[in-house]
Amino acid sequence: MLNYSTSEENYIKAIFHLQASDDNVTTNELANELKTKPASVTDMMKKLKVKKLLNYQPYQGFRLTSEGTKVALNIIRRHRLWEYFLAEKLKFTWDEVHQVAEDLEHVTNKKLIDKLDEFLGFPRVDPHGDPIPDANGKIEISKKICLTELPLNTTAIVSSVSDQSSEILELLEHKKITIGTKLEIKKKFDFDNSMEIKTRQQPAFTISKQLAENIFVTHGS
Amino acid sequence: MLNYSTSEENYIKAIFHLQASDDNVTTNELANELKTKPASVTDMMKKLKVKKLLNYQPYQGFRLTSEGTKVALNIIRRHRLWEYFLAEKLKFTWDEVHQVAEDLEHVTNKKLIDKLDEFLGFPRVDPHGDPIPDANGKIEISKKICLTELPLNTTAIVSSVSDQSSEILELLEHKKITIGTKLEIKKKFDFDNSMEIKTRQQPAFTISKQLAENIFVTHGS
DNA sequence: AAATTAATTTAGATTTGACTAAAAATATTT
DNA sequence: AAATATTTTTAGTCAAATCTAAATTAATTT
Repeated sequence: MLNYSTSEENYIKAIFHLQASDDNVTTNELANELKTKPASVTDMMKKLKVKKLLNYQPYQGFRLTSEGTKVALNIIRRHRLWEYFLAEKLKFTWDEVHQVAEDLEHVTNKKLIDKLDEFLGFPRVDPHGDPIPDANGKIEISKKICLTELPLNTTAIVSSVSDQSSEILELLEHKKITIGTKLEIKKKFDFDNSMEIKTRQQPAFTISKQLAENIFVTHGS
Repeated sequence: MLNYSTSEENYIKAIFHLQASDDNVTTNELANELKTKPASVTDMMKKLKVKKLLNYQPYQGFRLTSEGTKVALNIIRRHRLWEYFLAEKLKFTWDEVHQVAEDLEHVTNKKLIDKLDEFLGFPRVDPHGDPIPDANGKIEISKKICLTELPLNTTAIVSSVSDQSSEILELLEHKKITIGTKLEIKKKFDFDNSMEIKTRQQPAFTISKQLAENIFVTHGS
């Protein structure tokens, strides 16, 4: 994997995100996303095409090649690992981590990132609940994550409950947790593995390890 | 504190280090240090003078102003905190940390660095034994550090022994540790706070908490 | 399908940081 | 102190990444 400039990386990352919801990314769209001008985008698209990261014909929009996608996933891996580090270790709140990670992600040192990954315990989602690509660029697409695996200060949406007994449903109803409820992990207590969570509906409250183990979530919107 | 480009920061840092051993830093010296050309140095010196970071008269060499020194200490703080993080948390060896920290140091976010400092427990020396400036730019100039405060994979030079009893001297002689001995912390055992150290003279060996508490070091050359 | 509007690209300029080659200032010899 | 050598600065280029304004292509109206 070659090295790319910070500017190139920002373009690649933006295209990756845009092409997820859009079959062909356009010049204006990308200029708007990066708060730059369409002429600057065209210049960079020519450069990335020469480097074979981009399928691009003038006036036809663009998509990343498979090589471009690999590069993008690597940038996203760095970004999300730093976000996890900032939230879990440095106690940043989930709304602060993105901005700081925007800078840290451009330090391209494979050993650094792989050792960071190991230090963090190979986390699978970042503090926004988005999945973190592994060292090979593999990403779990919107996989269900157990609440116990969710890092601190992370938001997520409840997608399923493994135990369907009336006992657990009674408890969930009382806590006002249903499928689709957006929640955030506020605290984790090592003593009994209970955790404090916050939903939109009510003030923060504690749930037990047993309950957390049965709640599965996907990343928030 | 304003923000400076990566290039400006590298010049500032290099001047800071050179002017420690040299009353006036010269163009050639700096070009050599940064592996660049004298003409490039002159260009940058003009820029840094305009920004009031540098005392510079053509042909007369240069020194940082007090503002320039403040900026330099801030860069060094970032560099050494990252070095400590890399060695202590990510288990890089002390000879690997410098190169990686060269990139990380240019992420200029005060909150990030202050929270990192806190996370690391406000370390006072980096893995090379060099002192880390605090959030106000204060630096302990080559202060004596107790061996127990020295981070993992750090080299340092024994500068004093607090207990002067014949018992401790017997032990030190047996371990071949004297004032001036260069040593490196290889492992720390939480169980009894013993540690494994390495000197040039012999293979790694273990010393007790009691002994470590009585050995003081300064940073290695 | 011609005219109008919108999107994209091209052409040319700007800034930052680096370079080479030549000129100027300072140091060192003899 | 004059001549020579060294260091430093100036002048002019260059590449990356941005911009504005003009030209071109594509899309939409009537």
